[in-house]
Amino acid sequence: MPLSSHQRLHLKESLNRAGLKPTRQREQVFAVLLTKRDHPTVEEVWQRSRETFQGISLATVYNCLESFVRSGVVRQVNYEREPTRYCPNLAPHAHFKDQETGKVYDIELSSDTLETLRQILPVEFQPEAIEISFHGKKRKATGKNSKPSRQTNSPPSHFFNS
Amino acid sequence: MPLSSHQRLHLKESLNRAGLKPTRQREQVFAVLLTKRDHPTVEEVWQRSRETFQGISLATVYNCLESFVRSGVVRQVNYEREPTRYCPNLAPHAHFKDQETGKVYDIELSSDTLETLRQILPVEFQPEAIEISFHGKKRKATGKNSKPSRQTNSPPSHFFNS
DNA sequence: CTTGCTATTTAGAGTCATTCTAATTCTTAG
DNA sequence: CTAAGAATTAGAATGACTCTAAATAGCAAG
Repeated sequence: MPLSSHQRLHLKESLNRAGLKPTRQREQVFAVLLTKRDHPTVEEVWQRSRETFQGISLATVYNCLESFVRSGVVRQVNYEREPTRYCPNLAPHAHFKDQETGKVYDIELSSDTLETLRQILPVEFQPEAIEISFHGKKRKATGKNSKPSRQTNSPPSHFFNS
Repeated sequence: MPLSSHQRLHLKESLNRAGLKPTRQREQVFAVLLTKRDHPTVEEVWQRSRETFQGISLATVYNCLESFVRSGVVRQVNYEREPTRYCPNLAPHAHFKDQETGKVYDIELSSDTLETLRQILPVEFQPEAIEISFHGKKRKATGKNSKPSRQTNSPPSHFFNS
């Protein structure tokens, strides 16, 4: 899916703010990220980009993604030492990785939760970023009760041991 | 510093529970982790281990650390794709990385905070582990006011953009 | 204590995500 | 349009692990 003119402008301005130029490759790679927001790895972005940009190189995909991170239009997501994933969702959010499928989901974070977390730091620590990653199992959504009928069982004993 | 007999026993039991055996190498590497709890990398653990265990191999240090993680006596800590660090603090805690020195600090996590975080997940997500990492600047502790005279300035605008 | 069976250790080769290099090709200010 | 700095590219290089296969050590049974 090609970029809308609004998206193209947004990308151009963000890049310019960082002293970078919009190019065909950057627009294509950005379009790939916006089209399917499933936290793709660099290889995956490369495969997808080549479908409509014959001949784009892997090095360029690395470069594009890095320039997006520098421009602030994209976030990196790391799980352990697996290949880095990229995500165009800039709203504060945590990640949940399903250990069965390997899929990564965005979890909304309220500013309240953020503030709670900020409070646990002793005063001498001045945070500039925070990363919150869960991993575990994801059940199929039951469809009906999407209303959070929160269950109250306690966390498994190994909840925090990794 | 060699292991106390209590520590040696604890290690042995944890290893046995995972079907692993205590060895000279494992005791040495474990002692290194307990002696200086500064989240060393594998290379650092190797250097320190060689001071008292002449000839221990890097592969063995990798193996030992992995067996500790499997036994549940040690946690891995990852920042981006930097070398993995190891930490013998098993109490639930977050990490803070000082971007100026590269040092990693443990941040206490109350079970309240943990529960708050657990609550942000929709019901279909069943967490087994969570990781919370801050990074930013650490000021020198002022020494006097260690009582948390919490400052109330708002987070920097880029608080969550990485 | 000795034996025998695994588990562990080891050096070195292999893997793989990422970064670097140097040559070519774009972008764009003027 | 044109030059100067950016960006792209293929391929080499890096570095943190991970594997392999041979030697060694732990330990339960006798």
